Amino acid sequence: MGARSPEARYQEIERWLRRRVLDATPGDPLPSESELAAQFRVSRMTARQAVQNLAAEGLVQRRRGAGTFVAPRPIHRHEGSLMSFTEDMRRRGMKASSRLLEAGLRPATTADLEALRLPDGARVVAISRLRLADDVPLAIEHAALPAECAGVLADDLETGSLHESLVARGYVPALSRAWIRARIASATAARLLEIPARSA
Amino acid sequence: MGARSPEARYQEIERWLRRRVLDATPGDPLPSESELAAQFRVSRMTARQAVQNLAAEGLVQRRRGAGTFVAPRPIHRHEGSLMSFTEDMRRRGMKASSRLLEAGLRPATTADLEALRLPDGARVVAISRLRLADDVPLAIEHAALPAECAGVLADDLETGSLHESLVARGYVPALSRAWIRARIASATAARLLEIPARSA
DNA sequence: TCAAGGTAGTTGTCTAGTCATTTCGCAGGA
DNA sequence: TCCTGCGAAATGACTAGACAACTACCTTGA
Repeated sequence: MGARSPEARYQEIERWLRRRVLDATPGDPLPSESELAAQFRVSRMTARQAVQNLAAEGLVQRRRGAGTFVAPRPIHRHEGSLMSFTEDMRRRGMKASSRLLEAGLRPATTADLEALRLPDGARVVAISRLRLADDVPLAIEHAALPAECAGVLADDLETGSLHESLVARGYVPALSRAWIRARIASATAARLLEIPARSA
Repeated sequence: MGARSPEARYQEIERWLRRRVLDATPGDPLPSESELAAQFRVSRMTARQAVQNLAAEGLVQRRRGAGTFVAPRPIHRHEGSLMSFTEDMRRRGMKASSRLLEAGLRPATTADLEALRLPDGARVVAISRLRLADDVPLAIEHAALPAECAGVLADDLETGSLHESLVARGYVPALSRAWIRARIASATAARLLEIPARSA
């Protein structure tokens, strides 16, 4: 069977495991591939793919002959650390994605000029992306970068990372040189509200 | 067949592909899974594993229906598709930090209203932070959230994560998804998803 | 000339197994 | 008590298929 549904079976298992990992403590055993296969009514190879993906991420540890276990110190490193939307969602067992809304050049606003220390009349690369968690729009990101960074437009911002694009193109100084200033305006939208608590 | 030899078949194919990638230029096509399977006399699933491993490393790019190609930047390999600013900086041995510039309420712009699907006249929580790498300003982030999220202002955004603050306050619960879906479904004009189409 | 449609090729997902290798608990004996 | 060997269970590797979804290309028709 192909990918007839928006989510593949192994991805479903993956998400289920992710949630389990979150509620577990490092070292805890996870269901074996066979158990997962039986539980989700799939073949072992399909269940295996889910576990392997998590292992590749470092969330779980696989020990041949023994089993699969929650990886030691799953995370937790905030010292002034800002987790990315994607990372955050992923750890919550949700599928994070982003959709490119707009990308192009526009004149810089006065705020842009000041923040980026650009000369009057400069233009900026404007990029807008919609962030989704489990295909539900959760946030909108607007980014404005100096026109010198226009090269990032050629990259695949649908699925890739803006930071990565910048770094790959050498716009982030390896040494403290400030010739790169990116102004990234990020409008994070969180759909809150306390609707009736309904169990997931 | 099990791993009777020190090297598995898929690892052999992986090495062969690695060499090819090194001698190729970004964008070059690589043999298809079927070709690899025939060449190495293995099943397609085995050849596939080799290619997938390289794709996970970022060495090659896979495009459904098209083929597998040498990744744009063989030098710079990532494992995660989306790296956070902090993570990216840390890999470069730089210290990532952020400084709170501004936080308060302001009227939502029309863009905010549309993106977040807020009623006219709504206000948003605006948060501006400066991101630094080794104390060198690299980016400015402006976040706009619905006014209901105002509680996050009380948190220490200087050192903490915005996402974490939101989550801690229950603003990004899985529970809200149903509500969001309903809201989207009712908005028939929510066709902004098709608008963007921009190719590399 | 240009657009629509078909088609071959490629990746994505999945099945239902097999065999190899490793780990670990447990029974049984010294 | 110790420890040795056996076997169950788990992961690792692999097969030989299948269908689905997508892309690039080419043909056909207006």
